[in-house]
Amino acid sequence: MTGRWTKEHFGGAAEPLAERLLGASLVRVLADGSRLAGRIVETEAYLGVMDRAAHAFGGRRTARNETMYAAAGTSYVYLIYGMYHCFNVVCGELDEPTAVLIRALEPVEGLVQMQQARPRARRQRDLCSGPGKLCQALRIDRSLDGACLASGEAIYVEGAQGPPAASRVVRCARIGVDYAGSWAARPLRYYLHDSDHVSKKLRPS
DNA sequence: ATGACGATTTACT
DNA sequence: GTAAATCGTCATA
Repeated sequence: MTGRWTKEHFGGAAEPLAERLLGASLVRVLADGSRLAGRIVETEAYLGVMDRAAHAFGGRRTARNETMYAAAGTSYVYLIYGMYHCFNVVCGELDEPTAVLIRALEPVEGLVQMQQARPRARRQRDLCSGPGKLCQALRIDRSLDGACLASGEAIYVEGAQGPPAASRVVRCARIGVDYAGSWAARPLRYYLHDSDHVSKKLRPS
């Protein structure tokens, strides 16, 4: 399936969306018309006001996280650690601040430009294997916060629309949310087991 | 007005 | 494994 995702595809809860996004392509079209794209291989669900790891925990609504309260299919981009950006897909109902963080891509189109945007990357697998990395590679920054993925031209999702086979999906705890108490352990991270482009593999125990 | 803090990445021991 | 880089945002005053 190669069609572009529309508004309906982004609706619903964060967890099924996080799983459904695996295998689909994130497409970024630059001002000069060039197309950068990657297959989504890793995501995380953020469940809103109840989720201690989420920016909207407890109903917090600020200038930074305002777009989390927007309609499903809106892009939520924020700056983290003063130097990287993270890209999320807003889902759920209007005023319900749930979202899916895109954590890793397998580069598919525009690899040369991705490499130029990430000169430190030594290999292909270093290009988009993390939320900050993929934003650098696809030139995603706060100017794309609030963009509509369903109808905008700058960034959108296309391709696979059903979830991958369950046997190919690993579900585990999210990364970098140790401050979130019991929510840190909840299995809200998803990745494709056979991908070489995820940010971190689950360590075998 | 000020201080503490990240949904991270990189380089280095 | 540990540490540094770097700054907009937000809670406190």
